[in-house]
Amino acid sequence: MLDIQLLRTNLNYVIEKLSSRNFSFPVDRFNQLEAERKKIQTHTQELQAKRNTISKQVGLAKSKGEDTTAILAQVSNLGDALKQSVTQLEQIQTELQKILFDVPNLPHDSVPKGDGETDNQEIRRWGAIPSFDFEIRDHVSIGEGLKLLDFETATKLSGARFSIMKGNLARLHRALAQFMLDTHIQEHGYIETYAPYLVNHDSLHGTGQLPKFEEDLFAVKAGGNAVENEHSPGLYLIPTAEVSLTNIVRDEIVPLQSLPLKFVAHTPCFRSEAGSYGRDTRGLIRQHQFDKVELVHIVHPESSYAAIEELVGHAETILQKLELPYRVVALCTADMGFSAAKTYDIEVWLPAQKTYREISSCSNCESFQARRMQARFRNENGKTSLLHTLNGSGLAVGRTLVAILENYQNADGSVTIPEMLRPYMNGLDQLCTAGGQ
RNA sequence: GGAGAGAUGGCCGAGUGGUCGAAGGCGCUCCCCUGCUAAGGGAGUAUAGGCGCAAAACGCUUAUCGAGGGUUCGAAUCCCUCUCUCUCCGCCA
Repeated sequence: MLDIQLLRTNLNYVIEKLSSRNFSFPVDRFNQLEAERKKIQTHTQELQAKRNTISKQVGLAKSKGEDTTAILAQVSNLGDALKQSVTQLEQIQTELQKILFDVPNLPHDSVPKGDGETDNQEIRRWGAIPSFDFEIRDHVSIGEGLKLLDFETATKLSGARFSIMKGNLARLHRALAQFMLDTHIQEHGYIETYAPYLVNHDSLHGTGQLPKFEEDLFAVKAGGNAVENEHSPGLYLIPTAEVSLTNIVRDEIVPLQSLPLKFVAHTPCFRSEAGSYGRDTRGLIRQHQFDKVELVHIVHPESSYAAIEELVGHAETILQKLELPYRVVALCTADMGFSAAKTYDIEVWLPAQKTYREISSCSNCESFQARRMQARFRNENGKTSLLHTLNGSGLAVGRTLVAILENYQNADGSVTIPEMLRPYMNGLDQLCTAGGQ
């Protein structure tokens, strides 16, 4: 959420910034509502002030044992007028909030301007693209060939966009997550975190998934009944652990000395993938359920741009240790996610697609999420002030597995296991059919 | 699932219809005293808005005592609904 003060005092700046991400701010509607709000809020507060003074007089008179009918006569019709005014004000403020909640974050000045994916700016490349003297197979062909990857059965259980991994492939998948977690905990100073996979409406609102992107989520029922009813808000499966980890500081005032907070968690993620019909239908790239190791930083506003560089570095470390070629891309203004002020994507080389594919996305949300969450810290002067939040994948486990299968494939259909993962695989150095079980 | 008790400011805790945004304490900030240490004295210290001012300082004002609704001229206090926490019992990985 943007600062309402910024909209009031510097609307043109906001409009221009937003247009760079192809978002057109409803200026006229906003101005109209603001004008009404101003008028009605003032009116309401005048009525409230009047009521308060008179009520005090009543109390005073009664304590002296005086007659109060004369005073009470003054407020006889005030109640209705006030109620009406309050209702009106609430309607306007609800509408203003609706507008405000749907407005994405403003891009940072360092973000490349552009209209779409093609305008993203490559920052650096790492690793040599492997060459193969045999016909390259994609991860589906490799995994199914090894009889370790099974989409058909998963479809029977759950439908499209699910998968079953077995044997050493399932183990490799687990090894990857462990390896990532260990690296971030031991080498990068993160707090290992186990957090809920089901979260409430407020949490999703805090990080910006709601109200705008509900169709991307899975909501759950309890005992055959929808959890959500008029009194109890519903639960949703997390689309990313960013939601659980970032909301740890929702409605909190974090002591200055405990900043920065750095959380890491390995969780499943659930996405409905509405609107992506026909995209990446084959394989593990785009699933309704996938595992991710997520990194979250909660920082002092002054250090958030240093933090995003650090965060990207942490994610890159994983790829370097696994010796997977990748590139880092700065997303352009139009390609960034809703809550981000600046985003770097890390894209890993996939030989079968002959292209780099997103494997991590690291964003600085500045105070955008913190303002929604009321996540604050007590600053040097003892005043509360909004935190900055960042999140990034470190990394998407399923896609990392895809990258390993494809980049480490051998002519005989086997797959070499990267050195760093062998300790997690009981020393195993290859996935092959014979040893697959 | 059954029975009961709770939810108040950064923290603890008082407050059952009227100068209560809230006693007292802790913590914190500033000042004074004390030649260290310990202790003592004084003042200040919630948050989010609105309006005014070119702006800051500031002034006026509104809302907020778990959440939402209701009663009332007036609600932390009374009524209803919900959420959460704690204790006991049952069930359970």
